[in-house]
Amino acid sequence: MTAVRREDLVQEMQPLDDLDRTLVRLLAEDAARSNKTLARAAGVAESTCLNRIRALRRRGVITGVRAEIAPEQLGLGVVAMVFVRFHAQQRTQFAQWRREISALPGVIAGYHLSGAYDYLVHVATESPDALRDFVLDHLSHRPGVARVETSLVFDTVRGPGLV
Amino acid sequence: MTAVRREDLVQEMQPLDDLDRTLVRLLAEDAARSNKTLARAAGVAESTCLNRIRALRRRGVITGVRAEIAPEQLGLGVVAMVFVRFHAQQRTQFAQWRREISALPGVIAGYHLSGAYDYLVHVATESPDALRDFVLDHLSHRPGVARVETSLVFDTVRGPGLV
DNA sequence: GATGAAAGTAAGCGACG
DNA sequence: CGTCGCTTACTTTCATC
Repeated sequence: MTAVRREDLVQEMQPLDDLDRTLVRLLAEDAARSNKTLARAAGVAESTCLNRIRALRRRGVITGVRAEIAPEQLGLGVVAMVFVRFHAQQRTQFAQWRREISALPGVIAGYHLSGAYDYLVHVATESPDALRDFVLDHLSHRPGVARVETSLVFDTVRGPGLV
Repeated sequence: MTAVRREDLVQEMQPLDDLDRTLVRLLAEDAARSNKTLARAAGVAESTCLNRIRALRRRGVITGVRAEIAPEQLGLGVVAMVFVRFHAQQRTQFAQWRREISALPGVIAGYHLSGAYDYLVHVATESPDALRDFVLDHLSHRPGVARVETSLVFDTVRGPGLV
């Protein structure tokens, strides 16, 4: 069994025109604005705006719309990056790892990396104790894990970018 | 001059009740649904739903709504994590660093960390060449930077979590 | 493809239970 | 909090260019 990757599902990459790019940029900044407001900001008719956005979703350019939550306001005031080094890892094992990590409570994201560490887990917990438990219970003693290193996140800033 | 941090602006942390938590979870998954749909999913009246969501915004629990974009569909197919170690860094310098990093093109997020590296920059570029240029032009030769290490991101998965 | 106007829905608000 | 009723505003469709 092979993991289904996003690239396989997505249409061939038609280039985006200026309007597409404008809409993407506006929506990446603030997706709460109404279609009407958005259309005015982009200088097109509302119906055009709506059609473009639907197309962007269909083509897989816009993958979702999410509310951004402040973890500390949810009682998850301890945010960390956990670096993981694997023993030689096989593809099938990785697919399972990916699935399991993404389902763990408090996990914000997981990244498969090149370099000194193989995997990075971005996680939010309610306390240092809970962070320790998370690392020990869910990461350290997992088969295939050679080494784990935990860094606290003191401050987060988002770029102009995407995702 | 001191940087204004989000914590300073936010009200005292009133505990969230079950409804608040449900709404936060639903909106973190998909913030594109209408208030009406959301109210039905949460099992409350539309007016209640609307009031709660506004309160969550006011209290700083929901900090924004963003469209999630697939970087490779924007021509930014090379995603990386760049680890940065500082020379002894002063608070004022850090405030400036934070501001500058967050404005660089392609930057998805920046994280101030404890541990072996002081800072982590999550970035998307259009090619390996562009990544090299980004690192050399914007990070390596910046004053205060002692060492930079770059890891490619092979795969990203999002958790059930937040942000 | 884009447009503007018409028909269909939802949001927002106040008063009340 | 939930409901009702109402006004305003937005979304969505469709004929047309």
